[in-house]
Amino acid sequence: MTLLEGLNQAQRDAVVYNDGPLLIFAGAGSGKTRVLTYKIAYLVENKLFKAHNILAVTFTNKSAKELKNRVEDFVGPHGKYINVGTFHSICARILREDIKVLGYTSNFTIYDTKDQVSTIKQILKNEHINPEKVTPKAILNKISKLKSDNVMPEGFVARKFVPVEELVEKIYPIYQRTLKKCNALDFDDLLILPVKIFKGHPEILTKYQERYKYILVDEYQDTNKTQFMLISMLSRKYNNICVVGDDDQSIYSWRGADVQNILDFEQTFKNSKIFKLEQNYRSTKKIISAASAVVENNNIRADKKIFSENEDGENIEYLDGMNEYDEATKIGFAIEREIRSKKLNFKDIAILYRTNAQSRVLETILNRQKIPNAIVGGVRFYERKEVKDIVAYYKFFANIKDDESVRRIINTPPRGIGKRTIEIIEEFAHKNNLNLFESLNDINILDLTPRAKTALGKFYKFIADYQKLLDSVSLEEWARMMIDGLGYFNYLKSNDTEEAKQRSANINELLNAISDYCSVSEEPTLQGYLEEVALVSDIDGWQDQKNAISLMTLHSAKGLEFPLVFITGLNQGLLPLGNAFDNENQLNEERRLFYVGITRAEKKLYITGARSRNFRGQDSISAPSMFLQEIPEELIFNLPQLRRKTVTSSDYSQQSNYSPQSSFTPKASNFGGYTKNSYDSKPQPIQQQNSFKRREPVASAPTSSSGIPEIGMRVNHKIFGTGIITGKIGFGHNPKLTIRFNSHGVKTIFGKYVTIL
DNA sequence: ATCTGCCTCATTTTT
DNA sequence: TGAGGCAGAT
Repeated sequence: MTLLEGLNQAQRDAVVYNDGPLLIFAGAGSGKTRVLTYKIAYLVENKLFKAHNILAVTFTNKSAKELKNRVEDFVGPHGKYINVGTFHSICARILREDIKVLGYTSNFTIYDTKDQVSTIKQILKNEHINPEKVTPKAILNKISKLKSDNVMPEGFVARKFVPVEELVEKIYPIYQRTLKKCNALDFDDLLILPVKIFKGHPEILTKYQERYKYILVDEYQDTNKTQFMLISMLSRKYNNICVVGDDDQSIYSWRGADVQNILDFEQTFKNSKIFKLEQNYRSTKKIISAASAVVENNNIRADKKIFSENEDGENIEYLDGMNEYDEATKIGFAIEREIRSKKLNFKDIAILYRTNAQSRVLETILNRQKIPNAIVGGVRFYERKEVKDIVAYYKFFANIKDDESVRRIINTPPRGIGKRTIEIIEEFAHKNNLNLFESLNDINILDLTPRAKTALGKFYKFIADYQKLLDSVSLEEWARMMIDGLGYFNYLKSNDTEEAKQRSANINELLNAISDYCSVSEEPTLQGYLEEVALVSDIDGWQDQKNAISLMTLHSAKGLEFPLVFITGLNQGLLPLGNAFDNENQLNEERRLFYVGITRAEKKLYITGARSRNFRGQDSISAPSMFLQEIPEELIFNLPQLRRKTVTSSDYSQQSNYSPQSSFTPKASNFGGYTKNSYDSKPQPIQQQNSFKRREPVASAPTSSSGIPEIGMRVNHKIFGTGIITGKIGFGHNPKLTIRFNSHGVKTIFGKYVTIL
């Protein structure tokens, strides 16, 4: 049968097996997407299932689209009837159809993280709670964690004397009620509410079980408990479920993903079968050996091993930067060398990093070296202030109960509705359990200034007018007319800066996006557009046709491949991040992240680090990443060496440990373990004045010698922090100063010891 | 009501 | 470093 040609034995077995639940362990680069595609095609071609009865859950919208296209290539146009999407988008679809049984309406709004934080803050205000130690963000994280474990407010009991939990116990129910009052759902609700519906309404569950008779789940290692419940409920009737994943690539436990889902698959789904795809077709032997050696340092793993029959390939190469600018510069040079010698295109190259913040330096240096580059993600388009403003209007028009959007738009652009006025409305609404916009009907009974009332009346009328207009013109036209009606462009132009121009351009780009949506969608609605906006991922917008180097986080890189890959920031505290080395689970996840990075590379891998990094405005010594030691010595050039034996906490963190040593043992397992202590202390601030020119010609870093201190100036002292000069004796650069420090009182200090701010 | 500047504080990854 | 919050000026 032609369909099975071009598959190896293991892949073929996995495609053909259809007698109950199956788990496919698909190692990195083992042809996973291929198997998924063939499997769906096989089911449809052999008339085992109708296309519209197949549900495939992918991790990103981008991979959903790809999968759909590939299936269509195989089985023809009716392939487009398979249901493909991310967990979140599929759940949104289910909820639009059936959420009314929970008392929401189908035009619900999806709240993003900022909306959530702002909701929490408002609740704290309303409840007169002023947490000292706990941030709204921390409360939110805990709530989100509970939701991904399918714990509803009534099911949570705080541990005594755990401040966050005690607060969450109080706030979680209110938060949930508040969202419902606003007819709003957060990301976790999208997953948890369908489960709630299925539990309470068997007839609805049956409907979906009949609709989705065969279920496939990609990236199964990154599912959380709620997602697990969802698919196990849906598949319970027909028991046709196929999950694909790789526990070694589980990198989302911080948002509730539970590797146990994949490790326990056999126990959970009775009579299931497991297949393993272990041959890697993507990378050279050396890259695969290095990746395996690294990940084998993790203790809890499913039993499997990937191998490559490709060429040996080149050694991995380490680039050693003095600081992050030097690191980036060396990457730039390496790129030029590689492109010259191997006839690569820019788009064959990716630079990966742990945190988005690292992209700035890389971008700066690459631009300076005239190497075309494109950052994936980062400050997202839809998170820019001006875009959020306009989208908030759109969201509000789609759902006037959306109080968060009202808070954002009510005085943007400024229309004379001030803080006090909003407070009064807020209190009134809270007392009477009304939505904010709803309470504007009662402005006359509120104790407001006439000016405020007029302003509110105008706002109300604006909304009513454009609400009406929405029914009579196309979405595309309306979107622009609404912005014009607001005078938003004029508001931006009121300060004629480069920034304002950029913001205007962003609004135009937003309008373009809406036009695109309208032309692609069969039945364009404001709601439909907003849903798309809410659920886009960073990688979805990635243009692989553009000939530029891709810069992205290790997380975003999952599922992609490039001939040449740079993994940057191989330093303790960055990769592994923070204090992850304190905690075995976290450390394992950081290691998997590194593993994911390594296995993106087809032909050649560079890993890079820096001896010093700027962290929050301070230059700090940066120790080499412990992961470097886990790559076998014979596979890597220019490995920075740690001094072995009796490394104490202090000499580890305060000195550079790159002194070459020949008696180096490559395996971390031989290392006697990286004890907590050897990596313990945070990087210490150091003085870095002469070594490497950090910034471009502009000016050398301002030090005390660059200006003469005067009374009234703000200064910084290494120990006492910031303060203001209140007295001065002497002249020139080094007078005797009296300084009032913010937190250390008044001191007398010589000028050379402080920096003018 | 609005704007400006100063102060404080900080985990990161994303749907 | 840079975002967000707040006090004080306009």
